[in-house]
This record gives sequence, C-alpha cells and structure tokens, in this order.
Amino acid sequence: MGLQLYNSLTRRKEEFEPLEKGRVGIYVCGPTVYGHAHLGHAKSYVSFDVLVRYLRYLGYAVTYVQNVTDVGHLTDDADEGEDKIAKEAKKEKTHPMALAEMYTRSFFEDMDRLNCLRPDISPRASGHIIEQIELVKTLVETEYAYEVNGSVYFDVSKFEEYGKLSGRNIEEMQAGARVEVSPDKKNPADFALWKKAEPNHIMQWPSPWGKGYPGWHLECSAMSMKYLGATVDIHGGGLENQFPHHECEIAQSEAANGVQFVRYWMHNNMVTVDSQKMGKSLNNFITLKQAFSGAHERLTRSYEPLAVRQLILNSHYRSPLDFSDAALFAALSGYGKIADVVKGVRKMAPQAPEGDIEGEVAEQLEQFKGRFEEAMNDDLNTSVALSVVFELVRLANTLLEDSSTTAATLGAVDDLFTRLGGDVLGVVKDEYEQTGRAGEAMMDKLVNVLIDQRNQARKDRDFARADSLRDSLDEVGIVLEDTPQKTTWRMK
RNA sequence: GGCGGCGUAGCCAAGAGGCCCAAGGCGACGGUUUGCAAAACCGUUAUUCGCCGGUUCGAAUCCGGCCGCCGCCUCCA
Repeated sequence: MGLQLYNSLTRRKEEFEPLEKGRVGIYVCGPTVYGHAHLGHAKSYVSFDVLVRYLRYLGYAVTYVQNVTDVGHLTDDADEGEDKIAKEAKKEKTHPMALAEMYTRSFFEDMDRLNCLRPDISPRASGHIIEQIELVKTLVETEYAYEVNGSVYFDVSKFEEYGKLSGRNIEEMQAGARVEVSPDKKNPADFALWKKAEPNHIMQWPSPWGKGYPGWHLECSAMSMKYLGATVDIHGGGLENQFPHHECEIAQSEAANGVQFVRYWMHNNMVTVDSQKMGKSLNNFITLKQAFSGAHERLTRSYEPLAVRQLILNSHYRSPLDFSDAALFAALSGYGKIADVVKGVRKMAPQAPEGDIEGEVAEQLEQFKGRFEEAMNDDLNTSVALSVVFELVRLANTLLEDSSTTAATLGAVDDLFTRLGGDVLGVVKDEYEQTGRAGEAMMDKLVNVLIDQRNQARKDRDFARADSLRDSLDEVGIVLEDTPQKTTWRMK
C-alpha cells in the first residue's frame, strides 16, 4: 500500500496520487511576519517539512511553495480592522516593510535551525499585488464579487459550495456571528478581496477600484495559481485556518478557474500550553528563540533546536501538542541518545574490521526500513517512525560494543540512520560539529590535559585525586565517559 | 447556540474490532559492565485504556449515556 493521507475535505484517509505522475505541488500557508516565530509555527512547518521530505524520499519531484504574508492580514474583518503588520510597525516605529523584512529573516533563521528545508518558492504577498488585482478583476467580471465604496467583496451566496471544507453553512454562521457586520456587505459571510485604503495608510496600491490593499485570503489563491497552477495537489496549513481562510481560498479560486482548487487539504493541530491554545493574540506563546536560549519563565534550560523538532515528531501532526518543559526535556534526552550513537557509528566505521555486512543485521535493517515506511505511509505516523529509529539505536549500540562488527555493517547502519532519521525525519544531522571552531579545539585540548592527569591518577590507583578531577569538570558541566580504550568527554 | 476533536502508565505518546495481559521515548528501580561513576546493554515499571451501560464468540478500539478538557464559528501555524 502506498502513501495514505488524511484529506480534510473528505474527512478520511485517501491513497495519495498526484495530478501529474511523479510530480507534486504543495502550497503551505506561511507566517504573517509581525513577530518572531513560536512553537506553533514550529509544529506546522516541521510537520509539512516532513511531508515534503518523505515525498522526495519516495521519489517524487516536489515543488514546495510557502508564502510570506507581509500585507493585508487584518486584525479582524470588520471595517476598523487594522493591518497586523502596519499596526506592529507603528508600535515599533518602523516602516511596515522593514518590520516584515526583519521578521521574515528571523523566521527563516529559526526554520533553518529546526532543520526545515527551505521552500522552493517563498512568495511575498506584497510582491504579487498585480496577480491579486487580476484575480479580483476576474471575480468582479464574472459577478462573483461586487464593489462598494472602493472595496471589493466576494459574494458568498453565488458560490454554492461555500462551507464544503469546514462543514458549515451560511445560515448557521449568521446565527453565531460575533463580529459587527460591515454595512457594505450584502451578506454577513461575504469577505473582502480588496480594501480601500485611507490616505494615511502606508501600504497601498492603485487598482481599478482606487487606492487600496488586498484582503488576506486573496494572496494564497493568487500565488498558488501562479506557481502551481489552477489545481494544486496538496494545500497545508494550521487547523485554525480551515475556516474562514481556506474556505475563502476555495471559493475565490474555484469561482475564478472553474476547476478544483486543492485535491488534498491537510491541517495540522495546535500547540497548547497548559491546555490553553497558544496564540499570538493570547500572549501565552513561547518563541523559538526563547526555546533555543531558555529565556522564558516556563523553561528550565536552553534547548537544542532539534530537540524541539524531535518533540514535535514524537506525536502525530493531527494531534494537539500540549507543551511542557518536562516533555521538551524528555525529547532532548531522546534526541541526544540518537545523536550519540550516530556519532559513535561514524567514528568507529573507518577503524572497524573489514568484511561483509552481517546477514542477520542486513535483514534487521531491511525490516526496520519496511516498518518505518509503513508508519509514514499511514498518514505520516512520525511517532511510530521514530520508535523504529529508536530500535535502530539499540541495535547500533549493541553492534558498537562488539569489536568484531565490520565496517560494512556499521556503514549500512549509518546509511539507514542518514536516510530515515536524517533525510526523512530531519533529526539526524549529516555532520555533528565536534571541534569546528577555534574555541572548541582549545577547549578539547584543555579538557584532555585534565583527562590525562586523571588517567595517570587512576593508573596510580589514586582514586581520590581521579574523582576530584572528574568532579571539578562536572561542576563546569563536563561529563567524562571511560571506555577500555580511552576517556571521552561531553557537555551535560 | 452550531460544528469538530480529545481523555491510554509518574510524564510525553502510538494503537482504532481478535497479532494488545497495549509500541516507542523520558523518568524510576534492579542487574551486567566499571576502582567508583558515566554511557551502553538486559530486566521490571498500565491484566488495562475517563466513568457507566450495550452490541459482539471477542472492544482501548463500535453504539448510547454521563463526567472532564480543548478547538473552530473573529485575527492566529
């Protein structure tokens, strides 16, 4: 059985088949860059990163598009709604584009540290105003949209399938509407495609309806069509965007093109903190920079970025992740265990005895690979996939303790770690920096001076002195590990 | 009010009718190893899956009720 993905549109797992054999187009809703990325962003983008990586592992040629929203995302849909970027820029006393640029860089920096592959295309909403205006023009011409006072709204009543993704209908929503409805709208559910800009609004462009700026939902449709065509294989995003954002995308795209917009809709679940949704507007979020540095009251220490990745992959993308320092700490330990054994395998392989790969080991590796793929094929069950990696860890550690293990065997183990743990899950690095920088080389030398002294003391059976040296190193966070051959050290 | 989801060991988390007296990780405990540690390996750590009923030869998994929690319906990954 091939890859099965849960399609939010049909509410069940479906065999994945791209429109064009061997090629996959993916569009994922990117961040609105008005603040540093937080754990919620991490869950979303790590999840879709693994999807992209796995599709490539399966041999698909993937085009991965993830937008950057730098204009048009309003604080709410009412008339007083402010542009989020413009609002934050005013607060930080900077130009909206400067603010967007700064947080865009910050975002990529954090994603790089999480080992998320860069999207093939990262289109900015502000760079696609023309395409967005064209799309609005089409919708006005076909009477799916109407202009009022310099703003253009999508007429939801004209699009019969509105609500098919989120399973709601217009009548129900009217009953539950909490937002004050703009008097310009024909129907409360209508949404803005183009908004008229007040003279003091910095971000504005000329259009057939006067000066204004695009509505938030519009950019994803315009850019998805531009780079991936009228129909895209997969569109991903956070569960909270299912309605209204994705529903609106479907309406405007399918109204304009007359063909299905997205074949597989994928939504990742949310990150909660103390069972409360973590969100920018709730101000209870932990940014990735805080997680990496430990600068947050809920964190007891700084965390290796890939420990965050490991924590995310430990659960399913469609399950909520309730964040805690304890859970992240556990993920860090597990991540470290994998890293340690991979380092060990790579170090030992060149000096291991020559010879063929052991048949029994080869068989086991093949079996791990099969179970890993089976788990990933089941709607990306990374939790089970990771458990297979941990079984590989145990096997590798056992092989390392056996001095007769051949170089070929260790090579095959390394290869599987690299492919499954590295290429697909992204928690195994291609290279682990040991003594790259000058400071680290110096450090290594200094620690080794002390290690030599301690080993001399041990040889002299002066264990008091040996232990005292070890304790001193322990105080500065350096742990020693003795093996029959030599003593190694690592940071706690 | 409408729509949707969740509740599995001390913690995180898979499993969705029999392979389950329930994977994997963290932690804890015991053992092997070690001068002692650390690391690693081996073993133990849920006869039971929120509670109560039902369907079934058989249920953590299906159905009903109850309790608790969460999300969406307004911006959020």
